[in-house]
Amino acid sequence: MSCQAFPRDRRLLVAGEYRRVFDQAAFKVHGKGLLALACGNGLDHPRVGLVFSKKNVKRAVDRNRIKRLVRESFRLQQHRLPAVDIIVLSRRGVQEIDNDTLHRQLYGMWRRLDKDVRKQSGNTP
RNA sequence: GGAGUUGGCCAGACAGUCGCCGCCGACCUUGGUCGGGGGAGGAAAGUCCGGGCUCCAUAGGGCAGGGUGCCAGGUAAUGCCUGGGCGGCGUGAGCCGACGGAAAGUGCAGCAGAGAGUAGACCGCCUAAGCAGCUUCGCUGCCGGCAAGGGUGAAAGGGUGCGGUAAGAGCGCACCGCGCGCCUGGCAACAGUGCGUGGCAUGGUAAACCCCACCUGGAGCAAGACCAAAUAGGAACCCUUAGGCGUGGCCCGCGCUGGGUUCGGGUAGGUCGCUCGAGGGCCGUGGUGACGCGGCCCCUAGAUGAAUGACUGUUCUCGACAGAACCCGGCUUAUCGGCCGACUCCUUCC
RNA sequence: GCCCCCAUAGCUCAGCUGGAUAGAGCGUCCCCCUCCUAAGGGGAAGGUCUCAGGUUCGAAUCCUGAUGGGGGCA
Repeated sequence: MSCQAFPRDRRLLVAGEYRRVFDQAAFKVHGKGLLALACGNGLDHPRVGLVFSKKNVKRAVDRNRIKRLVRESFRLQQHRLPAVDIIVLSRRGVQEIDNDTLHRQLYGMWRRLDKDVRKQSGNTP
């Protein structure tokens, strides 16, 4: 089941890659407590990076929990995502949301992101 | 049976599927595939102490600064732990204690109060010798003596009793308390129906300055070492050899050798450090104990956008606080519950 | 990961070193002035001094611990 694996080439690894997505963010998807930025990467698969500051999410247990949820959701849904680099950011108050709600949020965010990317590539052939 | 004190341990379990990060073996040899095995805590937390390690000198001398503060022991070391002393709390098992010095010096104490540290006299108590007045056996005031009682205050300069006295007072005596010296016990802190002596002195505050004893160089893995890309080894001005730099406060010492400012130009990361250690378990042994010694066995996270998760099923007591980032020893704080040991008090029965 | 700093009225800050009254400005409320408002004048209310212990006769202040903010170090 290689389509559900999560190896290193599906992640953003160095600061330069993060900076590129922040500077050229073509797509923005908002969710409750979360925010995703994305731009095309020219590869044949999506990649994901996480930014959860200590300022927004106080306790280390909550930071780890949310990062695991995001990775797990990305791992299971990556086969229906376009080839883009995604950064998931946290907003204040994410630690109050329970796991089921976050899962549904992420599922909806991936679908909206996919739809936006399809629309843009259809407009500019 | 109830109430409590104290020491230690655990932190849901099992199975399957999909994933993540190291390790070992095999195969293809960049990197992957397969198999095996491992993968958060008692606090990983706060960063409050103590060390190891690394660099600055091999961390050296003095001053300043900081810390600790009954005694002895344990330890790599400590502000920790163990045992003991003293004081306090509790019927008790036990618990708590920044617990050296106020007789080296300086300072502080509002208001109240007569007086707040070389004590003092408001109300009082006493006296009628002297002086004065009057309503003249006397009374009152001045002078004089006193500090028992009242009152103020957080605190008023040993306590109780007897003697003593005009009234009183350690003024004297007895007992208690206190200081000093000796003796005895104890390594010591300290203790004593011990002996002698003093005579009521030496109020409080040191988490006020301070004194005494002991400890203490600074920084921290973003330490530090190596590899590698790029570049300029530039220009101007100023200061200077009794100088400047070497991180942190000063002086000495030691090491290095010009230094500072402005202009211009520029960055990309990787490897090691990185987990075998003051390590753990069991047994024996010394010690009241913390702990030490000896033997055998075990290897038990090492990431670098940062790993332990998700789903399903069964089951129970229905799961708290909470996530490693160089590593250890403590302290403190958070925490649903459960298990085991020792001990105390009350009640009842035999 | 490491190292610092702060918390006092609704807001911004004094007071803390060196212990004994909790204060200033802006804001709020009331009154005066004005035809009305602004400005001006007078007055008032408003404080667990972040919390919990301790030292002291007495703590915003000193000590210890906790909580919540802010900043710095590649």
